[in-house]
Amino acid sequence: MTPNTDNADKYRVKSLDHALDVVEALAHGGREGLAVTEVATTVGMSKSSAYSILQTLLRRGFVASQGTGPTRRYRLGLSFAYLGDQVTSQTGLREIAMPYLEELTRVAGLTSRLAIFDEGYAVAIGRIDGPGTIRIAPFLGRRELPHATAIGKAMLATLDDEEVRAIIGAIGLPARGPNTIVDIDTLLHDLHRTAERGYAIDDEEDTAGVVCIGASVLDRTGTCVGAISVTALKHEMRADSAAEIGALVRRYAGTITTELGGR
Amino acid sequence: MTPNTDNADKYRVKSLDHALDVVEALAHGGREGLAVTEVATTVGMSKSSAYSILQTLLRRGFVASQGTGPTRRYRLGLSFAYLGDQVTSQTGLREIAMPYLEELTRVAGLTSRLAIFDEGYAVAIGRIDGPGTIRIAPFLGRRELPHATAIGKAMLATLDDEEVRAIIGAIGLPARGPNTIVDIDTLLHDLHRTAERGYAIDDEEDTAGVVCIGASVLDRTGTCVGAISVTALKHEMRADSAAEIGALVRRYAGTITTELGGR
DNA sequence: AACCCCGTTTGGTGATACCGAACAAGACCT
DNA sequence: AGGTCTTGTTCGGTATCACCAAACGGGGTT
Repeated sequence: MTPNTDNADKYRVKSLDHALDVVEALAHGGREGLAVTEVATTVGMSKSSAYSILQTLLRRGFVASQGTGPTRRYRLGLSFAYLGDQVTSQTGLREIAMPYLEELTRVAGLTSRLAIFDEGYAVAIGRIDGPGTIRIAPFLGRRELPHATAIGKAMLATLDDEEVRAIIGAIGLPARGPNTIVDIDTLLHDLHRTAERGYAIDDEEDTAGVVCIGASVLDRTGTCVGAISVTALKHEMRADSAAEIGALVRRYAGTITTELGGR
Repeated sequence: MTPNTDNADKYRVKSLDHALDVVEALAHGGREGLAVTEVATTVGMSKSSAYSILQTLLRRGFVASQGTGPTRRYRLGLSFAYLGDQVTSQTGLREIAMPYLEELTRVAGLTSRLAIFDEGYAVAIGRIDGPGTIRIAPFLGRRELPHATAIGKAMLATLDDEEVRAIIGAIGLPARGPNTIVDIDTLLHDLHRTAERGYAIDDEEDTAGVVCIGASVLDRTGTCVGAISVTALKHEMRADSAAEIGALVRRYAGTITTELGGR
């Protein structure tokens, strides 16, 4: 019996793949970390294998451990903080946009975010938390659905219909919140309105009770390189203030675009 | 001939170690990325090995590639942005401190940073860039010398002399800038003044032309959990304004400490 | 004091990570 | 345009090593 050598297994380094499983397990392990046995069971490998991987990562600073002996726990190390900072800086967009994002958060009084396009998905690479006590989805680097977020729709609105259809064809239109757009024609209509208006609105399309308003950022060639958005709780955002906030977000996106040499 | 099985090689997963070499090479590869051959030569392995590692990392989102064929280049992927955000959030300190750091940057008009202690070194986990056009050492997650930075000295000043001697014994007092303190007794004297004053001053001790002022943050048990600092160019900071800025930094550090239940 | 459960260590073996060499295809120069 | 060089990609063989199972030893709890 030839073991099913899937084509997907070509050029796959198995032990590295396992180590990445360990890393992702630790990422979800939270602040207090995971014990060796916990790591081994969650990723489905033997204790001793997990131990070797952890020791290797530990020596390189990719994981940190607290305690020793029977109470030892492992969590992700600060090397990831360094590498993550390198990645989000590498686009160059962040350095330019963040000061404006801070100003936007201060003026609007709302949490604002900066995202880029990554294979059809929206990925946040910067964020400024607002004064509100409630912190909403503060994740950087995680793929978010383009059709269900203001930041994603703002970017989609800069593309023509065919490109949008290609992206949605690959990703689909999965429902996320109460008002998620699940029909391609409705989405295209929404994107046309977004383009006219200059900003996108996510009205509980991703998360119940949360509304976002976003606008796209272009480079000197006129292509979209990212988008910014502000996030608010539904009851904080009345219908009339949506237009006000929208104009604000559109203006800051335009300023960043100008800095990049666009428009 | 038994190959020298160094004790350091115990519990070392060689292929994972090689993969980490690749990751670090890509981190220094900058925005434009590295080609397969470049990766192989910089880490000292064969082209095909590097290729397999890159493909494995690629499939998991840990590296991204642009182009294909003879012009293909690899750089770190957005998974690191996600994991780095997880790490810097995990301390819990950042969520509380960042809003105050933003306010400090706005009031002082200077870049400010938040750092924690990591095995004797100071490691920044948050940063707010000031309005100045010059961006100084914006790295997060990188180990910085405790005796040559305001943020490090602020944290050292909360320890007693014996603990400081232990840390410096392990790290040493390497010179970094024109005024780096290279003598343990001078350092201890500086730390005593820092403790009295409530803030630490780095006057071109790490980088020529750059001055920093920092203050420590304590938790409810009174132990130091981190520090904040502001950074300025030497010619921006006159002697009289140093005391003014120092009082400001000390006040914000105190506010964060209070939020944590300290003092 | 006996038990249990954890992290750590060890040894053996089957899988596999690594390398060298070959292939294909753009880029560059003449 | 043609030739050549370099690059990314593919392939096969072998010595290496990643993986597991089982044993060890020490805290904490009963």
